[in-house]
Order: sequence, then structure tokens, then C-alpha cells
Amino acid sequence: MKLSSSGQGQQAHEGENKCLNSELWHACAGPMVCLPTVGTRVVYFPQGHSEQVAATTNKEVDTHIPNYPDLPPQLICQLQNVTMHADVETDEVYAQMSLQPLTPEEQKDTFLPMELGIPSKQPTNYFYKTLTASDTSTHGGFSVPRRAAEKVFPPLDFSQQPPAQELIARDLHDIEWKFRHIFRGQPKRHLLTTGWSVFVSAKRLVAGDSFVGLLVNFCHRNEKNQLLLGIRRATRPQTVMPSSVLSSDSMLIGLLAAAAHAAATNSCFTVFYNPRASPSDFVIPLSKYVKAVFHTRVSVGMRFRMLFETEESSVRRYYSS
Amino acid sequence: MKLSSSGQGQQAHEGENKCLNSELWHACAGPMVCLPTVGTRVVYFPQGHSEQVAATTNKEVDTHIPNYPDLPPQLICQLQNVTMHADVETDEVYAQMSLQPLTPEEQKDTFLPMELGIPSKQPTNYFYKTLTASDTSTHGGFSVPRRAAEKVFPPLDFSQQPPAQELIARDLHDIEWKFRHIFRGQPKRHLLTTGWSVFVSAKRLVAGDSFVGLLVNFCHRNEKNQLLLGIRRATRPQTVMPSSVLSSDSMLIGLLAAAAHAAATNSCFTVFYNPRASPSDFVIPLSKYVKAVFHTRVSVGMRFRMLFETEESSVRRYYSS
DNA sequence: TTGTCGGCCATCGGCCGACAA
DNA sequence: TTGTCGGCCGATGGCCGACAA
Repeated sequence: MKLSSSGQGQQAHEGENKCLNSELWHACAGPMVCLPTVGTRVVYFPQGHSEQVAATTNKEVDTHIPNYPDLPPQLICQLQNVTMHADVETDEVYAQMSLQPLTPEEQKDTFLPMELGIPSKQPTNYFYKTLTASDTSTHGGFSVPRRAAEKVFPPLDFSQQPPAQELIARDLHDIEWKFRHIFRGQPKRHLLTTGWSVFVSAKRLVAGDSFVGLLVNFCHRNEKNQLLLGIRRATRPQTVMPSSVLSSDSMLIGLLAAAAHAAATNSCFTVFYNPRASPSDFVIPLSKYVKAVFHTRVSVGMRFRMLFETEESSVRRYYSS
Repeated sequence: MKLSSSGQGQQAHEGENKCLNSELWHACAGPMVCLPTVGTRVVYFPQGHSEQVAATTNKEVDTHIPNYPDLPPQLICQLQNVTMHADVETDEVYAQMSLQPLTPEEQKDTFLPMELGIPSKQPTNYFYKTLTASDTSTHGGFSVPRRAAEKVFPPLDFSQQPPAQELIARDLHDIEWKFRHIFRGQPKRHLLTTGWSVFVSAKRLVAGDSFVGLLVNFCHRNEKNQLLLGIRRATRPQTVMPSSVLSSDSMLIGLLAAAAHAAATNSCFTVFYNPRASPSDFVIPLSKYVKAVFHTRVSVGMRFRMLFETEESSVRRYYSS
């Protein structure tokens, strides 16, 4: 299982199976994103998955897609594996899940205690700041909010005038970035100067995007606290490009056919979950699903929808039917 | 049909259905790329298509894919539509084709005369040059090969000293680029100076990539000759990234299922053809296929392979079984 | 014929505190 | 507390012919 890792000292490049930091992944994904636990049972909604893929390929789900009579509107699976990833180009975070459909008999098993919902670890010593025009311009550096700097950055030596230090931080791909951190100006403020513009241009940041800083503590192997960084892109007016690899129809068919085939042959299938791409959760813990169904006093089979407000006041949905 | 267009004066942005210049598309695709004609019959090879998609997603075709007993190894279709496209990010050219599987009775029809192969129009007044380290460095401009400049660029006024002019050219997305074209130095040579570095950084060109220049003549609407430009990326050591949208297994299943569904219901399906992505042609004119089969004295159903050497001495393949 | 270089100058990047929101 | 600006200086961009491959 490669859910997370800690103490990953140097750049690891084992094919595409990079072990990226779980806390950093969550810090970039946002506070409302919660991944199911490996080994537990989950409900997979082909409809919600279709909507995410359709949103990504800028395509409406239409009626060209054949029916898959063997594929129920929700599929109870065991979550065999979850790996966290970040897009090499955009740093967009996503998760890859391996789902094992369960037979009707396996579904009847009683709940394991651990299935009652242990949320994945959310980051604690972290901050994010939406970048201003001044932050991203070539004219200057990055103005660090005072509380953020004090909470997350290593303390400065105030006997120096001005107090300054070199910050070393690693991103989702375990690439190292160096910044000059200085406390100066009148009134005094924390700034990142040298190194900042390289970061902005490398990540192609614009005003409205966000910087994420995270302090993690690796207890073992004598390693000290380490600074991690990430970004969150502003939700732009969806300039999704056509895929040029496979037609969106074929993708939607493939999605359904893969799930149906896995269900029929009792084998695993793989899905990608992009928490920031669309507001649809399509893999949710079975325990949460059962609770929701019980709570709303509807029988399984009726259409319902649960709404949650996220931090950005958008909406997350669960699918059922 | 949106195969091509001419006299497209200003930037057109009709959704994603841009009419891009057919000659320019071919100039960027390379001289060996030839698209089948709309309305003719073609042979579609799911196996070759799978290999292209697998190459793009950096995945080997393995045995996880279910069999589609209804899907024959080659499918005779009518080519309903072909549109030429270019990736918004990379300028990579590709074609979208709509294929209509034919019933056994329709397949028995005799050939139409037009099906005997009218190749699509190849560009005439065009050149390409592989960019050198000096071309792509920030230190200077672009050194234009003399014959290329004389053949493709508007003639300079040699009464000026030095002779110079402003070149205006449009790319695959119909975006305008301006360059200062000057004939100077000792010995004299053609150079693109002002404007060149903007182009290099916008297209993210590196030494080894190629610049394509094309002179087209729009006869109607009183338009004069127009200069078009494009690029060809060097074939890099395949840094294909995982898709993060759909698993490669689902994509391969979707590809097969879409074709099988179209064949079963007598409806259209859509494929993308990336001529520079992989050396596999998987949609070829029926006439060419029949000729090849006849020529090599094998019966339909035997495995055969036709080899052609392309300009870059790579290999193009036809698939059959 | 054309790829690379040194020379030269204009422009931009980038660090600073002032000032105000 | 922090976003934007003018001032200032050094780094880089970018145009030129020289020279050689």
C-alpha cells in the first residue's frame, strides 16, 4: 500500500509510483476532501463518475451511451488500494483507487468496527494564501501573512538586522525549492524574496492562485521538522481542452464497461478521483452511505442527494438512485 | 463537413470547431501523413487503435481487457467526417474521424471511382527547419535558410539598406505572430529578430524542434498570399504522463466497446488519429487495403504487415489479422 | 551558406522603504 | 497588518558584425 509516506528524504523517482506526503496532498486538496480508508467497503456510483469525466472532457452525458443492464446504479466494493498523486504539469492533486466489487454474499457481512469512518489525517500546521497582483508580479516578492510565517516557518534569529534565513521546502513531487525569508520594511513584515519568482514562473502561478505552506514533523530517523509547499489553482472558467486521445463517448463507455466487467468477473477496476475538478463524490464509504439512507428515511432505490457546503461554499454531492 | 477552409480572415472561435488550414495541418503532420477522403470506405483496426492509445497513455496492452466477440479484428466503415485539429497546449496536430460501420450487404457494393484514392492536398510552397541552439537561445534571433526565405517569404525591397520588412503569419489556431525579417550581416543572411523570442517562449520551443513556414494563396475574396506557420516537436524520450482522468484499462475497454456498440447498432463512432504520436495507422482506405491484400497474395484473414519508410526513416504500419 | 561568439546598450528583474488602505 | 508604488542598480535580453565550419 502506498497511501502515504514519511521521511522521504531525497527525490524518489520509482517510475510513476511516487510516495507523496499525505498531509500535503490534503492541504492542497482542501479541507473538505476525505478519502475512504483502504480495506473498507465503499459505494461506487457510475453516474457520478460519468459526470466527473464528462466535466473534465467538457462533454455532457448524453444518450449515445449504451445501457449496461448488468451494471447497477451503485456498486458496493472493497477499496483495495488508494494512492495519492499530483499532475506533473499542473500540480493538480488526484487519487487513484482500486475497487473490488463484492458478491451479494460478501455484501451481507456485518460491518467491521474500523469501517465506521476514520477520516484521513488532515494537516495541522499549515496555511494558505491567495496570491495578490503584487505577489505574482515580477516587480517584487511574496508577502507572507504574519501569523502564517510565525506558525509554519522556522523562527528567525532576531539578533540579526534585518532577521533573515534561507527556507528550503519540497513540493508534491519532492522537488526542492529555496527562498530567502526576510523580516524587514517599515512597518516590518515577512517576505520571500530571492527564489520566489523562479517558483512563480515554474508553477505558472497567477494572481488568484493560492500558495500552501505546511510544517510536518518526521519523528523517526533523526529528521527534524520539514517545510513542504503546494499550490491551489484558482477555479478558472473551465478552459478544458478536447482530449485528442479518445472520444469522450468512448471514455464514458469505457468507464461503464470497465465497472460492469469487473462486477461480472469479480475483478478489480481502477478509477481516478479529482477532488478539485468537479463537485461530485462518486466513491463514498459504505458506512456513510448507509447512515445517510437511514437518516433521511428513504429506502434504498429512491433518488436522494446529500448536500454539504464546502469551504469555498460550493457543493459536494453524493449520487444514488 | 469541416475538412478544411480557406480565406479564414480573422480569428474564428466557434466553440471547438475551428476551421484550420488543411495545407498547414499537413505541413505540420509531415509529408507521409495522408487522411482518407470523406464519404469513402475505410478499414478500421481496433488493434492498431489500441496500440496508439496505449502508446499515448504509456501502457502496454495487456490481458485485462475483456474480449468483444462481436467486434471483428477489422471493421469496414464509411468515413462520415474528418476534422483536423491542433492541441491548444502543444500545437500537436491530430484528426477526428466519424466512422459508420457497414452492414455485410453494404460492404458488397462495388467501388465508387472516387474511392481509388485521391490523396489529400500536400503543401507546396513550404519549408521547415530544425532549430539550432542559436535559434532558440535568448541571445539572438532565427537564422532563416536562404532558399526557404526566398521561396516562402514575401520578397524584400533591396533598395533599402539593410533590406527589412515586417512579417505577419498565423498559426494553426489562427493566432497572429509578427516578426522583423531582415537581410544583414557579413556575409548576408536572412534573419527573424524582433518577435522571434516571444514566439519561442510562447510555444516553448527547444533546440531540435522544427519551424514550419507555409505560403498559401487564397484566390477568392481579393485576398493576397498569406504566410502561415507551425511547429513540429522533436520526438522526445516519451515523457507521457498518466492521464488522471480515466485509467488506461478503461480507455482501452471504451475504445473496443464503442466500436462494438457502433457495429451492433449501425451507428457512428468517433476516433482520434495522432499521426506523430505513434507509428500506427489504424484507419486506412478500403481500396488501399484491398490492393495490399491482393498484391501480397494472401487471403483476407491472414496476418500481414505493410512497411513504408517515412521521411524520418521511422516505420508506418497497417494492421490486419 | 549558416552556427556561434564577443561587443554593446536598452530593458527588465528584483530588492528596498514609503505610504496608505 | 499588508498591498502597491517609486527609486535604484545589476542582470539579462537582444541586435550587430566577426569569424569559422
